[in-house]
Amino acid sequence: MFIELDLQSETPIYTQLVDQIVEGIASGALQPGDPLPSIRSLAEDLGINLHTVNKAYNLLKQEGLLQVHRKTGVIVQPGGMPGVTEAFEEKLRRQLRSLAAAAAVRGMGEEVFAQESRSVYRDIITNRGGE
Amino acid sequence: MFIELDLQSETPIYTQLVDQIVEGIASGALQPGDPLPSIRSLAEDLGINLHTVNKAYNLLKQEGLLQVHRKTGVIVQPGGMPGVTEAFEEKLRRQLRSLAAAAAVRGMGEEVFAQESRSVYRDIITNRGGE
DNA sequence: TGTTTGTTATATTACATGTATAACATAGGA
DNA sequence: TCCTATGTTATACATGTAATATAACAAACA
Repeated sequence: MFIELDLQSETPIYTQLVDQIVEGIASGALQPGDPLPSIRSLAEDLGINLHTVNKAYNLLKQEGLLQVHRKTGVIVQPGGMPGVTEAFEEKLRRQLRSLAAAAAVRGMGEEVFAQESRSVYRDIITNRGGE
Repeated sequence: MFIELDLQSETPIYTQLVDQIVEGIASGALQPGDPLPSIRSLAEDLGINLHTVNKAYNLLKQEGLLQVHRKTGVIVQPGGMPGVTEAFEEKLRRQLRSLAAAAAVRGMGEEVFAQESRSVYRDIITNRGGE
């Protein structure tokens, strides 16, 4: 896992961490059972505070993507990922809604928007950076 | 325009305002040149502060979706919408990326994700609530 | 025993959000 | 002309979030 932070970004650091770990799992770069750096070591590597990493790990733990134990350290959820719940569907649609409206207003058509979504999805799965 | 706020939501009020006005324009409920309520009257109608409405209007003004003048009051941009700029494309892809990764991790496939995007887009255009 | 681990607590700084007033200049109507 | 409504700007305050800085604790391990 290569994590790159943009400290100038308006996106919170812990959110950037969450996003990149999720992408890592989605792409297969992180496999179920794979270990992640300890809270302290990752914080030190990235030059950020322990609590910021802890917050990101805990969010992912609550979502069922990570296991955080004293014994095992931090590992990618080995026993199968959460799945598409009703709550997740709702959240996904709510966020897509905002993006779709902004796109539509600027004249981006339905097909282009759907194709854009498909393209971004494929970029993640095929492990590419996206640029 | 019917604007409904959820004051309990974690989404900031001014963001909810921006989203719903953008959706209104995208759906055609708000046509170019259409007037919007004055800052003060909308704030009073919604039971929120003047500055919160002002912030939303100003964001939309900066994006080129609204015109805010002393003379005309607040109106939907009459002279054509902004269009899909490079900056907008980047921002769109960055946000789609986060959603696509979360969907992929939960086992939602590429086709389903693209179809979901298409469906949400269509809901907005056809003016439906989305439920 | 000493080190590393996750965990928890406290404090501080900076910023975002939302509200509360207040004032100003300008445009329009009575 | 006077009054009102408009957008605009300024200040202040309360609250919450983000991030950092220390510190301490219990559990696991070499």
